[in-house]
Amino acid sequence: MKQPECSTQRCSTTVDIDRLYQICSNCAVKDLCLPVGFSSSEINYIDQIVKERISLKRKQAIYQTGESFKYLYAIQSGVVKCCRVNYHGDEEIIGFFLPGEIIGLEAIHSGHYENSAVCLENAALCAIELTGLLEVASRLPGLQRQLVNVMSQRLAVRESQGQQRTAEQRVAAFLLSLSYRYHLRGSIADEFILPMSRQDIGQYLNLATETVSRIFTHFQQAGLLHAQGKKLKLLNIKSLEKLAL
Amino acid sequence: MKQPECSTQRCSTTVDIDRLYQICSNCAVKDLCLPVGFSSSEINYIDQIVKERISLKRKQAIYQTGESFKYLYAIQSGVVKCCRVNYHGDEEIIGFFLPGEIIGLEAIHSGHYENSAVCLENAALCAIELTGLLEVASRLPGLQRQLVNVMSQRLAVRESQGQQRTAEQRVAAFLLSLSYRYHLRGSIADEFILPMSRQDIGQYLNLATETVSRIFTHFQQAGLLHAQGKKLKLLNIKSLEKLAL
DNA sequence: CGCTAACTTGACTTGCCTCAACTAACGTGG
DNA sequence: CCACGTTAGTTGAGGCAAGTCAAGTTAGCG
Repeated sequence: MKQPECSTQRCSTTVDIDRLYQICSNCAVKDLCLPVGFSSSEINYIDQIVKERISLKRKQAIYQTGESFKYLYAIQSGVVKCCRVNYHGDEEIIGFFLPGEIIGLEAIHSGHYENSAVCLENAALCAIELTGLLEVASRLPGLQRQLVNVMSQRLAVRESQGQQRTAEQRVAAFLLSLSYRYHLRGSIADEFILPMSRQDIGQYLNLATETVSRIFTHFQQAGLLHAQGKKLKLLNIKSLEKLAL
Repeated sequence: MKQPECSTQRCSTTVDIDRLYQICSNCAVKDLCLPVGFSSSEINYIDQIVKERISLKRKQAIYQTGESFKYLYAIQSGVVKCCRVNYHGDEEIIGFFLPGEIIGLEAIHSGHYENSAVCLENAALCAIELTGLLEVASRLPGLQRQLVNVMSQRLAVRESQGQQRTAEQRVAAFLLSLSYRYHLRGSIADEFILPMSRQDIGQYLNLATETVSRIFTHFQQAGLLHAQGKKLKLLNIKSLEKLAL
């Protein structure tokens, strides 16, 4: 099961500051992120916890395993994969994160990032300083509550994922989860581009790449989806949901 | 894989209020729970977020899947298992929780407990009202931070557990985790009573009961541990650690 | 346009599950 | 406190889902 280490490049530059330095109130995913349900004056207040907004290219790293914790990152656009290389030299994928989601939460308690975060597409990110966030949160009950909600939901998702069943169930659940999350972000739920490779999916779901591939073909033969490379169309979500249970 | 539903009894009575109504500052696990590193006056303040302290017997339920979220519970003594019955009627075990740990965190965002919590031993619990906790937290930065730390750590543990490898690795890691957590609570690290059944362990680790049993015998033959029923003695923690990697 | 990386497909192997039988431990009532 | 019934744990035999190895195909990038 030896895999090559994540091929990542350290981010070095901040690009296109002018265009990127948009405030939270203009952000496409503000209702999925921290500033959910606030008045515009409150949002401007929340806006101040964003230390900087950065732009990264595909394959660039946001942070690396073991690095000391500096910021939480809210994803404005693009897809991020969080991964680590384990004792045996295999890459383990912790998760894939979409716009509006926050990464780095697991580093808060230890002060070190427990995994690396890499952009799967060109991405825009908001660097959030924890101390500032907590300070503002203690003044804005709604923000404190939203932070706790975000962490609670992430925990709930993880806990429900614990019980992995067959390979088909895992792949079906994975595709549906992606579909649902794209849908929440205003994209079409049943037709999208997979931002990650089959190998990534396998490493995330604890399956061999070949198994993922076989299950794609199998689902396609069963008329559940149409996959060509990374282009994916879900043809029968109801059946996929039954399969995922 | 059909299993009987959790055999639980709903808790009805609050027993021995007088003896149990001890304040946080006297609690054996205050340094593992929320009131970590506070002055005694601050602890008394924190104490007020505990709505009530309850005592439950073995097999009694604290809350059930789907019930609306009322309290977080901090475990004062005893071991609690969190579980749910899935679509197929099988019991899934989400986790086992020791004194000083907090359960119900995953229910915050949805307002409903996502699993049931059952005492594996007679237990004492502190019911914490979330609104009160958040209010006090917004005044005491240290408490706010500790809440976030607890959730962050739980998330980190879950995320690192995602990558399950062989059955032996999972069982070894499980035993070491228990051992370490008992150690943190002042118990002997290498000799303890397993509070849960082989079936529970299997359901938690996604293994058949028989597999768990076989691995116990195998570890015993290899001189790594001595197990007699629920009595367990770890004889070679170093080797177990290597096995768990 | 060519080279490399990603993906697919097939054949074989294996770790864990299932089924089944047996033994030990527990707890409850006589 | 012992007898008995019930539940928990152990051990063995056989099967299957998913992994591994290998070869071939497609897609994507420079």
